[in-house]
Amino acid sequence: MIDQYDNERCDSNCPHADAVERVLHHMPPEDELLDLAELFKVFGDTTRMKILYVLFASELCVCDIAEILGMSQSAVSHQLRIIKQAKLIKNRRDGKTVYYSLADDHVKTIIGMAKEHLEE
Amino acid sequence: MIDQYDNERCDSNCPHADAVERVLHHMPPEDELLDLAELFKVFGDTTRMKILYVLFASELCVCDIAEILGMSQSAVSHQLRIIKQAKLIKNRRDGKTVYYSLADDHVKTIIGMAKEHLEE
DNA sequence: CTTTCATATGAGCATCTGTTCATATGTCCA
DNA sequence: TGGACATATGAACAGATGCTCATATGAAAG
Repeated sequence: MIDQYDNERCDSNCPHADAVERVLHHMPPEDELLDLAELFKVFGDTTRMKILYVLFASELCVCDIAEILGMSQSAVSHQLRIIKQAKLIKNRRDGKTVYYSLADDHVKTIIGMAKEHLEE
Repeated sequence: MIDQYDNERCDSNCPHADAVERVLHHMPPEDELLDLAELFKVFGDTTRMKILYVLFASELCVCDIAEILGMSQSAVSHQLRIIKQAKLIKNRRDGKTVYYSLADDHVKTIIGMAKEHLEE
């Protein structure tokens, strides 16, 4: 990238100009990185992590989740919307009740990998 | 949990008291969930995601990373500290220069899983 | 020892984020 | 149709977060 930070960088003969060149030409497109960070952001909140975890066990309605987490219905609903936008959960309506469940197995897999990292 | 939100919950004869009970007794300890969310938070920022990505390719020093990302040395250094605290990267010092690299393969695995999810 | 360079860090600030509160939407039942 | 209930949503506010700027630390060279 261009020289906005020249004054802060190591000398122009940066010892690793070759490495820099190589990496620069193998970076994935910007929006792929944005999407990745956006997805991880969903996992990066305790409330949302708890919600995903309780859905490991079974499909649940909003008020069930609120009761389990000891949180307001509103707070839970707001977070469910964020998780759903990331396509990590799906829902179905049965009368007045809306049931949420995990969208697929990726959630468990991703969390499982993270757990492995923590266990070391 | 206890009845701080009684007024907001569905009726006391919540239709899924059994499911609530079951889930409540199979929740992992609070701090495990906190740690998980904390770890994902590290992945949940574009700058940090970029840093991890450039380290996929090779070990790099701080000023290299700053140049690749077009960011200030300070900003990069602050983020490196956060990533290091999560034990996702390690560093070694060679004279004045500090080289950063991925700590292990979990980073790649976790990001790979997330990418799979996005590709659907 | 002093200078120079690479990196680290603390304070301050602007932005983002998660919760609450009030209220809207949607469904069932009388 | 009106009331009760489950859920969704917008506004507002408090706390968290990422950057910048200034400066500190640590290491090599003279």
